[in-house]
Amino acid sequence: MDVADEAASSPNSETQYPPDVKPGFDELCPVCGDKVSGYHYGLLTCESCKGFFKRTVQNKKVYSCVDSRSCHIDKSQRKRCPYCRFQKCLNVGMKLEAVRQDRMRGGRNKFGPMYKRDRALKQQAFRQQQRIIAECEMNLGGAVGGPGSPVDIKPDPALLQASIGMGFNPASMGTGGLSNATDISSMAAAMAAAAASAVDGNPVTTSGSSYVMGHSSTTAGGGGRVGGHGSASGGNSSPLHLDDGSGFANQDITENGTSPGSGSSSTMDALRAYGMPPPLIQPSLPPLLREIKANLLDEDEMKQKMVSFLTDTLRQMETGNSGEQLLPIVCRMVDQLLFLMVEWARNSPFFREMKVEDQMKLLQNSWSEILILDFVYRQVHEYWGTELVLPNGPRLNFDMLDKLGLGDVRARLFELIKKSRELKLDYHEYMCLKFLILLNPDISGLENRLYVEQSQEKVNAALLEYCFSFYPEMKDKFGQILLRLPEIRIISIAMEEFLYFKHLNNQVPDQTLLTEMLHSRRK
DNA sequence: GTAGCCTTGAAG
DNA sequence: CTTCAAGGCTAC
Repeated sequence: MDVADEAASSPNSETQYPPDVKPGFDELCPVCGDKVSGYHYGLLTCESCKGFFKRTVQNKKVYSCVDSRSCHIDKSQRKRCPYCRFQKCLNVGMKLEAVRQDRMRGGRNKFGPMYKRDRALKQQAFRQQQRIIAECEMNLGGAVGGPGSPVDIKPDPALLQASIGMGFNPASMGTGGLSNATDISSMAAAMAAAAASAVDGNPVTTSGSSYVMGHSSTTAGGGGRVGGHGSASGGNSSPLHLDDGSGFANQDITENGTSPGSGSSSTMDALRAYGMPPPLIQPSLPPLLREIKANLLDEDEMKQKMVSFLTDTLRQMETGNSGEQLLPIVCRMVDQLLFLMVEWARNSPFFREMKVEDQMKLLQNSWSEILILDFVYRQVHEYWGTELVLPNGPRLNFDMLDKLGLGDVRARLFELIKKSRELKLDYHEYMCLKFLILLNPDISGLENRLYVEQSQEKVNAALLEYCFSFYPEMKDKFGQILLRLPEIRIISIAMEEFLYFKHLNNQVPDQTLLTEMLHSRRK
């Protein structure tokens, strides 16, 4: 009896931690968002998904989906579609091998050490968080700092700080920023538009410097409805908006008093990468960094804008639910992402110092890899949830790769995402990877190859320093991160080939930045 | 079929 | 010994 009692309560028993801080157990189930009860079949999940996964594998269940195999899975709807639920279980990394064929009870399996490592990392992040809070409190003389409190506790390499702001720029998607794909003329126009907005001395103006020569369509606002996530940060594009671009609100974590989206330092991002809630105290950033970061588009906003854009596009295309329209929609979305990428690059350190010819070469060489990396990073952190749900339109999610006939790429992508998730790829590392991909000195015909090379080396050094100082316990993290690059390359090449083939068959909307990019490499 | 609680047993 | 992730049981 007493043994049973203890066993039953042990998953939440506190032996080393104060109440409610056992690392990991305040996380949400990656499948349905319910409360996590422990490590099950490879990762932290809730009790019900554990049971569901076990039943499915043990009984060799074969489900089918009555919809389009992309049902949204959350706590209230997880029972509706076992097919999609099981797919999600696999997608987030639950391991079939962990279900025992002999049904033997008790004991430990080969994943034990993995769980232990994961727990150790979470503990480390937790301690780091405590240190930060203590430090903040000291610097503030005990007062709790609100946004903009003058505390600088960042040990980041200087270069890394400069590159923190290099996410997406709201100007590019602010009111009127989302142009119709059909209006797009060329990459040069995009570059020129981005350059013009930078020359203003106000590269992040919210007045909507359009990429489009001539005119821009003016409404990007309404219409977008995101399934499941009602967070609706509602177009907060004020220049004074100092919220960080975390997308943390996506996770709907509001328990234990943690304010979603609070905090804005790189350390905060590192903590978040571990699933740790950010500290309540918000350290302020150096002025330059704050200026850049204040104008970033966060992932939640990005998602909403993208949904708005796609909704408008769908309306214009007058399509219904038909799956045949998937490719053009995806292409238009990719096109928009490319414009954002140009804008991002154009305002970035190193890149913005280069001549336009070199800039174009670098982008033409790296666009597809950067798209893949962006996608992987979003999937790792589920910034867009697991899918974009469009009213009356197809659901855009991981499974769409299957529908498009990209099964092999899907498998590779899934592996890459899994690996990146295991690596706990965080925001700064992701940013560094973007630059390492962009600043490729090996492209032929670069006018200032040396500068590109030196820039890339600086990013490389910053990444190395970051990994060492932030993840001392993961000795090979730097190397492991770099090892993802060849795989990104392979996937991007396959994707480009696929799109080019579709383009030759007139299945890709013409006269777009995407088609220009597709052609550029073959010139 | 689901999901919360219970029992088991190797690893540490 | 304790831990905790497996499988089992059972009310719903």
